[in-house]
Amino acid sequence: MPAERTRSTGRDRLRDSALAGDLSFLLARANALALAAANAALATHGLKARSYSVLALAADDVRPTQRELAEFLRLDPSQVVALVDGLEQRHLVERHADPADRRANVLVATDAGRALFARARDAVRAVGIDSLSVVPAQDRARLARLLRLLAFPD
Amino acid sequence: MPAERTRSTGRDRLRDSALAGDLSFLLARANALALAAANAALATHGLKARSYSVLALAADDVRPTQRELAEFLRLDPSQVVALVDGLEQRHLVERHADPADRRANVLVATDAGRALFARARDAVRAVGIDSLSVVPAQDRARLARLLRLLAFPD
DNA sequence: CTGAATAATTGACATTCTCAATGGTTCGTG
DNA sequence: CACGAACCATTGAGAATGTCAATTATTCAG
Repeated sequence: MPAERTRSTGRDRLRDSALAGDLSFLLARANALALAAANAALATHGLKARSYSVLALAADDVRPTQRELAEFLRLDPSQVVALVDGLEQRHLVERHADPADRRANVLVATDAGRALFARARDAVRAVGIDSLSVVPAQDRARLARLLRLLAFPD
Repeated sequence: MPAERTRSTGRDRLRDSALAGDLSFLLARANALALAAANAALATHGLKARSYSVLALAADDVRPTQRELAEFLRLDPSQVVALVDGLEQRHLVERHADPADRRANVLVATDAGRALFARARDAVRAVGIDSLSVVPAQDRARLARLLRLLAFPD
């Protein structure tokens, strides 16, 4: 085996490329890794990152309308319909008529939904802490703050 | 119109939710915005973020194999086949037999590929600078460094 | 030399994305 | 109040992506 040679493995060549310095690329790759880890942790609870996010907002008493969910999660409204359908059929959330606007549905978690969310959240936290271990503790708050600027530019 | 009332619009309620503080969520949303902006900028060049990334690595003389591309871009190898097929049919890249391993294809950009990449890169840079304008200039290098830790944890 | 592992490819299938159209509701304006 | 424009949720269709198993050619370890 080559022991101490040119130090230019294919992996290093890729990581030293111009693309690897691109913020959008780093964002995409970091997201892909985080998403895979989250989905793996959520699988045992019958959830994915998407359904987990919806359940989280419902369980947090945010009372979002489907339209708000679509904008917040960057989904097409029709995808939110399917997502809520799935959660509602499992009796984890309910569509409540919005008293202020009868066109809109407000999403509310059931007791079962809150219970499942609590368990799922613990699982997600475990892998989240694990992934975050690579970034120094003192930088984590700053990273979150900077990411928030990109996630909510307005 | 409500002028100065409860200050609790649906948007604010969502942004103040626990989910909005989650790093994975911020990553997902920031990535969704960056991806949409990049795709919009690339559309006029007949590229998307995926094909742009492949072209970028080929044009940068990284000479990646398809297997390396799959790992780097977090794609299934079969998706890389389709991606490279598309670029090769447009004569932007070529599959070269890897002299060191005849199972592998090394990806090389054609002159046309390099020319198109140069134009596409200018377009994505323009929107990249625009998106980055929300994060203070002195924080940008730090953000990239922290994101790199998440994107390449090993 | 032989068998296990790997790179690329194909094909099948599931999931997700993107759009256009629809019914019911709200809102601004006359 | 009546009108039409805008908006919310929903459905459905078709494209794009993701996932996985099987195949061929090649490399590698023993």
